[in-house]
Amino acid sequence: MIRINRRTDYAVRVMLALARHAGEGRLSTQQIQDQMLVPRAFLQRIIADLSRQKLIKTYTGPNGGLELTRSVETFNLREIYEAIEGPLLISDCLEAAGVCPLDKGCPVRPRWACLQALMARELEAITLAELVADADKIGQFQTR
Amino acid sequence: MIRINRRTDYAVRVMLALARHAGEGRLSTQQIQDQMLVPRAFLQRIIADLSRQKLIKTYTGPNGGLELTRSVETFNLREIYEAIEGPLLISDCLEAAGVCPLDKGCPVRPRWACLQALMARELEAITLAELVADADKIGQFQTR
DNA sequence: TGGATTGTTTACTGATTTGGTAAAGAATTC
DNA sequence: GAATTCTTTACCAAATCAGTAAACAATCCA
Repeated sequence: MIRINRRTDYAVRVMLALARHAGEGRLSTQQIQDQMLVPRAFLQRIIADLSRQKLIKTYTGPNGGLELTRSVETFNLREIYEAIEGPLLISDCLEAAGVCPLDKGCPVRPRWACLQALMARELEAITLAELVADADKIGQFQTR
Repeated sequence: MIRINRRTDYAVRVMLALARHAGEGRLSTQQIQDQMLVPRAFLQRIIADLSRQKLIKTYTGPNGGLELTRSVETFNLREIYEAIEGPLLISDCLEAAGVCPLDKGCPVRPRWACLQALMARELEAITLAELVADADKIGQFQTR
């Protein structure tokens, strides 16, 4: 099935919350949980993934919390997607030569490859900065 | 995960086999199985789906078999995808209003909607006729 | 009519993914 | 050393995926 899973969706919300708070210090998991309506234990693991992939920097202890590792404009949806779900790969046939029994002779494979490239480009084109701008327009996700 | 599943991939192969045989009578499940390297019992169910969605017409009995219901140019990848996996829906948030707790206020949802529309357009743009042309070029899937 | 041939339907299985919970552990601050 | 915050691991139920098996129904032909 071609479906973006909920973990990725939540990850985008986390990044968005941090982006809207950029320059104003750290945000804790607790604060994000309240803002973004994501179950705590689940959220913790998503945050750990984002941290492991170096999209965010985390600090333990009182006054700990999270912050983005780079400026808001430099993040895009593809990066967030891949931090959670791994490399974008819309068909097993594209993984490596020899996986598909039809392999090189398959007329369908180049089409999947093309579609995948298109999606990758499209996801890359959507930056976190744009999402912040949209969110500001809508007026949701207000932190104060 | 954003991944086209194997059933859809097989369905495309079935349609391709039928397309290449168009105008030359029916093709049996057995023949397609041999050509396309798909396990029999699995293939039968995929064919039943294609039949149920009226992409192919089937006939029982000796000299039975399958054929396309329309001309080759009128089929596209989206149609085949949806016959097997149901309507294209890349995020649960797009399914219906109210599914997402953030709902209307979500800045991410319009982006998913846009991405989904793009994919739909792209899948529609690839016709079975084009795949046949590609297959002819490559020289694979020869039936004689 | 009855057997051979071909598609249809349904039930089942094991492996993997998904969405989520829980808790022990480690780092940091005060 | 206690409180706070992130990290890691183990676990769970439900859904999906890939595939198997077999009973069943329709059709053709002798």
